Amino acid sequence: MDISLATWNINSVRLRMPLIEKFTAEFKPDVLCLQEIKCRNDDFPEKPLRKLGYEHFAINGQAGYHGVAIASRIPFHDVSIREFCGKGDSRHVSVALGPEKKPVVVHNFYVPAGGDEPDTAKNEKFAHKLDFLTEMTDWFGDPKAAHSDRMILVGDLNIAPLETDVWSHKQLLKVVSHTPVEVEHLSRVQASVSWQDAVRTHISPDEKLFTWWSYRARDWVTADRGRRLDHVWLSPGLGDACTTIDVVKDARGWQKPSDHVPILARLSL
DNA sequence: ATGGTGGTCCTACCA
Repeated sequence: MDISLATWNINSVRLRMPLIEKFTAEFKPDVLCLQEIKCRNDDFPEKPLRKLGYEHFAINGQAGYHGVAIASRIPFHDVSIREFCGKGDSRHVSVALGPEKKPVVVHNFYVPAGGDEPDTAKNEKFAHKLDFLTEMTDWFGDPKAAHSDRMILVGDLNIAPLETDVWSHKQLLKVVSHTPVEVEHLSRVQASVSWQDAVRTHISPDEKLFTWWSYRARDWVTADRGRRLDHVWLSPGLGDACTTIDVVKDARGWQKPSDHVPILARLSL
C-alpha cells in the first residue's frame, strides 16, 4: 500500500480552507493531519473537505485554541484521543489505517508552545511543555499501553532539535523551542520507541531546514529566520517505508498563510 | 532593541 501523508499546523482551519484547497490540489495527500484547527468539532469544515475527497474524519477540537484533526481519503478505524497533563486541552488524535490485521497507527500531536521564558519556576507554560513531553515518553515507553510496532508520529512538536533546525543555533539557545532542556526532553520521547526522524533521513542534517517562520518578521523570505518545529517520525517497525519528504516552503508565501508550512511524506507500506 | 503580527471571539489570551 502506497500512501501520502501530510502534516500542517494550519492556524485556524476555517480561515485556511482556500490554502487547503490549493495544497491538496497540488500534492494530493491521502491523509491530512492538521494542528491548531481552533474550532469545536461541530464547526470543523467537513463539507468542503468532502468535496476535496476527504470523507473520513477524526477530530479533537476545542473552541478558540489548539485542536487537532485527521482528514483522510482512506478509511480508518480505532480513532483514539489521549488527554495529556489533565488539562483538557485538545492536542492529540490517532487513527489506525489499512488492514485491521496489520494496521498503521498515525499519531497527530500538537505539543504546547511553552510561553516565552524558558524557566519552569517562572513560567508554568514552559513547565507544562516539559511535563507534556515526559508524559509522551512514559506513554510510548509503557508496555501496558500496548502500542503498535507500526506507527507514524506527526505534528507540531514546537521544538527544533538540531543546530540546522534554526536560523542561528547560538542566538536561539535560550529561546523557547531550541533550549537544551527541551531538546533533551524531545530526545527522550524519540528514544521511547526508537522513533526515526523521517525528515532528516531524507534531508541531510547538514542542511538548514525550517517549517515555521514568524508572522512578526518584516520580510520572512529575506530574513529567513525560521525553525523546524514540525516533524514526521516512524517507528522501527516501519523501517524505511518513507520514500520521499517534501517541505512545502512555498505555502508560507500564499495568500493569508499559516505561519507553518506542510510536510508531505510518501510511504510504501 | 522588549516590539513586531495574527488567530479567536469581544477582552484578553495564545501563538
